[in-house]
Amino acid sequence: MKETTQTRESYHHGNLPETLIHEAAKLLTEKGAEGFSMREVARRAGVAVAAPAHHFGNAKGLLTAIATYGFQKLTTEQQKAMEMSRDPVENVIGLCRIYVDMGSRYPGYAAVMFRWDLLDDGDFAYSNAASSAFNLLSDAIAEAVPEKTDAKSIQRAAKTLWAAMHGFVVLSLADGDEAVERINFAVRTLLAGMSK
Amino acid sequence: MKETTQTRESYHHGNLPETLIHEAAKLLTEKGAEGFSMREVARRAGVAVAAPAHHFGNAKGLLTAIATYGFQKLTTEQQKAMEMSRDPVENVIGLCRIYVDMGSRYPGYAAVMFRWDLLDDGDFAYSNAASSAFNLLSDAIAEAVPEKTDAKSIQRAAKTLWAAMHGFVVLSLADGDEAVERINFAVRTLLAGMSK
DNA sequence: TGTACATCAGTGAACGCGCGTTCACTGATGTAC
DNA sequence: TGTACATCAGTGAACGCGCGTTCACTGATGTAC
Repeated sequence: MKETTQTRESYHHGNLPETLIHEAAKLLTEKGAEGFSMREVARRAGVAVAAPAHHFGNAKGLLTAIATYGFQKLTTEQQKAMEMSRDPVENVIGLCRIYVDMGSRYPGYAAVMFRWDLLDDGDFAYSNAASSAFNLLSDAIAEAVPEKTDAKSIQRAAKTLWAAMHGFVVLSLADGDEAVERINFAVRTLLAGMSK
Repeated sequence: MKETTQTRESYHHGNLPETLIHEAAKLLTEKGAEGFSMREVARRAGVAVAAPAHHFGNAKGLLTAIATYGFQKLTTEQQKAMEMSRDPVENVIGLCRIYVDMGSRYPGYAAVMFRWDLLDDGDFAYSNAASSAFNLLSDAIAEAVPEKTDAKSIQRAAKTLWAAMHGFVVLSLADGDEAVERINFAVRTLLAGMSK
C-alpha cells in the first residue's frame, strides 16, 4: 500500500478509496469500532469531510468494504498455507492459527469483520468473502477425520472451531505464548473426539 | 422487578438505581450497545438527565453495573442447575446451555458482559462475578474427565468451551433447534477427545 | 495539434442532532434532641 | 409530641462537542471531433 500521509500536490488524489480503507483500518486499530468516524477518516486521509461518502455512500458502506477486505486477506493467507499441504490435522491447526493471528496482526480489520450491526450484511462481496473462509475450514476438517464421518458432524465441528477461535480473539485469549497451545489443544482434542 | 413506567407521584423514586439498570437492559436489548445512552435511559425511567450520573458516576459505571448484574444472574442460574447433580458430562452441557441461553433470554445483559472497552474492567464486583461463572465451568469439567487429567488440560478445555459458547452467541449460532445439538456436539466431542 | 465539452473527484460550508457531564438548586426524609 | 437540621435524591438548564449527511460548487481529466 502506498504512502498516504504526505500532502497532496494535485487536486485529484489518485487512489482515495484504497487510502480511505487503509486509514480507516489504522483508526480502528487505535480506537476500536466505537472510536471510528467518517470525519476522522477524512481528516487522516487529508481530504474533505464529504469525500469518504462520495466513494462509499455512508459509514456503513466504508465499514463493509473494510470487513470484506479483511476476509479476503484472511482467505488468501489461508489458501497460501494450505498449498504446502502437510498432515491433515496440521492443516486444520494452521487455518485456526491464521484466523486467530488476524486479530493480532490486523486488529483494525478484525474489529469490524463480524460486527453485523455496523455492516451492510446483505452486501454480496462481503458475504462471499466471509463464507469462503468458513468453507476452507470445513473442507480441511473433512480431510482430517475418518472417512465415514457424516457431513453434519463436520459442519458442527467447523462451527465449533470457528466459534472457539472467534471467542479466543474476543476474549483476549489469542496472544502470548499460551495462545498456540490453546489452539493446538482445541483442535487436537476435538478431532480426537471425532475419531474415537 | 417492579413496574417502572408508571408516572411517579412522589419526588423520590424509591428504587432508582435498580430501575435504571432495568431500563438500560431493555434499551440494550432493543438497540444494542451502540444505541445505548445515559440520556435515553433517563428518559425511559422518567427521570432527569442527570439522575443516572448521580447514582453511577458516568456511563461506564452504569454499564459495569449492568454487566455485573448479568454475571450474577448467570452464576445463580448455573449454581441452581448444578444442585440437582446428574451425570458429570450432562452437568458440563447444562452449564454451557445456560451460558448460551443468556444471550437469548437476556440479550441486554449479554450485550455488555464482555465489552471491556465499554466497562470499568478493574471493578471488583464485576471481575468477581465474571470469574465465578468461569470457575463453575472448569470445576464441572474436572468432574467429567479421567482423574489423571492434568490441571492445565482442564483449564484449556474450560477456555475452549467458554470461547466456543461465546462464539456461538456472538456469531448467532445460539438460537434455533440446531443450537442444542451444536452445544452437545461441542461438549461431548471435546470431553471424548480428553478421555481417549 | 487544438479546442469544446462531458465526466467525475474532491471541496467546504452548513444543517440539525444527540450526546455526557456540570452545577447550583429544591424537594423529601429521617434523626437528634 | 414537636421542631430544627443534616443528608441525600433528583432537577433542569446550560456548556461545548463531534458527528453524518447534504449540496451547490470547482478543479482536473480525458475524449470526440
